[in-house]
Amino acid sequence: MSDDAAKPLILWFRKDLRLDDNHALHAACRTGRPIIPLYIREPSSSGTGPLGGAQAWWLHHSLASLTASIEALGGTLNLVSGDALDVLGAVIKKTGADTVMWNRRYDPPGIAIDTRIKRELEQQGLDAQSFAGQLLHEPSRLKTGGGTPYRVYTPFWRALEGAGEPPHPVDAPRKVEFGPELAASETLTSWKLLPTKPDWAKDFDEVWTAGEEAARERLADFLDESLDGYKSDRDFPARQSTSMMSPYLALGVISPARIWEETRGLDVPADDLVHFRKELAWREFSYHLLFHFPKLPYANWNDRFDGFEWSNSETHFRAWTKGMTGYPIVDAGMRQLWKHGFMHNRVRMIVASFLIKDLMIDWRRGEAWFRDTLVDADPASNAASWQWVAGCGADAAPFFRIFNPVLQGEKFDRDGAYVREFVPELAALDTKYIHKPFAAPQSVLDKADIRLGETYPKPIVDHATARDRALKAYNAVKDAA
DNA sequence: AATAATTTCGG
DNA sequence: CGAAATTAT
Repeated sequence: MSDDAAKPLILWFRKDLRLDDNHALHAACRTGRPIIPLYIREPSSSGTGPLGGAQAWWLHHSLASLTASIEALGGTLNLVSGDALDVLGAVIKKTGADTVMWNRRYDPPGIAIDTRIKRELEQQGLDAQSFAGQLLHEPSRLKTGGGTPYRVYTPFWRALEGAGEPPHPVDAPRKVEFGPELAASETLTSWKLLPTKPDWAKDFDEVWTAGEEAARERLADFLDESLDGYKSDRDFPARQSTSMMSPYLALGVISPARIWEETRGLDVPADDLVHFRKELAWREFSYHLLFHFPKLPYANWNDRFDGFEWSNSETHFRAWTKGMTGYPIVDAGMRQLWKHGFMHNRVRMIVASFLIKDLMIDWRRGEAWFRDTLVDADPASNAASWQWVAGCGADAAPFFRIFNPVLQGEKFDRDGAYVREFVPELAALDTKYIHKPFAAPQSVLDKADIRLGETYPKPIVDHATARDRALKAYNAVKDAA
């Protein structure tokens, strides 16, 4: 027996901050060799992009939770910042490790980094092993009959259904043999991931608890209380009826295969179950698109939109970000985002439609704002969804599908509970006018102590006028080659 | 995962 | 004549 058997291996954590259903960890344990858990803080210049402010907060707490889980098993999560290849090289040199294991990531810059690392390590005679698990299926696996990537969601969903059940998750190991802590390990606080404006994220923890245990509890509560009726209830932002899994999925604190597994065999209407699974499939579709069209985060998927004349009104953009547009459902959504690092899905569509169609501001500015302020910021879902609303994406809503913020409010926030929660200056307004204070008689406004233009803004654009303007601008590009 | 305008339906 | 269905954007 050679002493190779005792050589440690590096388990490189990335967007898989979990012990459950972690195929790299599972494989590492099976080798019987000491494991060195490592998280590398890669510089944004490496191409992985700047870490959004809200997600930095979430990453801090998720890493703290993973550290605690690993410590409970007798190990340490080593934290090292720097270029990933340099860090891995240094750790290998220091520890004598000859193997690196990780779970694959699917954002194009991440893929490029990993491909290079794998090649370099193998050239040095080292072993680099990557595993699946961030998605239900590898993005290259599902193909149309013609062998091309899917461009339309429904056939993609059918293919996903027809691809057989996703792999069963593997449980977290009960025992792990760890290698020694690295001398180079840094402290989490030294990374300064928490926002420097302490008042910004102060309310995030009203809604978000980091870590695997919290994710599993939240999932269990959702499946127990909200899956029955999910298909219709999910559209009402004042109801607690969506799964809230996206922040956990974004950093891999829970795996999609685990979520899928937990939905098996439940006694709920098939419609509700399928609809929830279809939301997981939208995430898969987004990654499928990003994988096959790496420019998704910044280039119009449909390049006919390259000639679209966007507005560059900074005043309008700022009013949108602050939730001061004068349309209550839009403002409530933008303020929920600022307060909790999250926004209900229905409202995301409404505010995105408002930015793109009513303000005619480039979807990329909205995408960037969401990337910075969403705890669940995800390169695939965020980019694909903005392009979807803009009408320039794959299987997108046609551009002329323009949300009316008043009607959307009245339809999905009938009693105004959502608006009243996040736009407190309108809380006392008569329900009849809660989504259109600008149409309320003076006496009604007086009664609610609202002075339009002072305590709450007048609409920054007239929706009907803005709608016509957007349709005209669209007509100018729609017949272009 | 839409809305507004227009036409048809039912009384 | 208002509601529901259809159609254009």
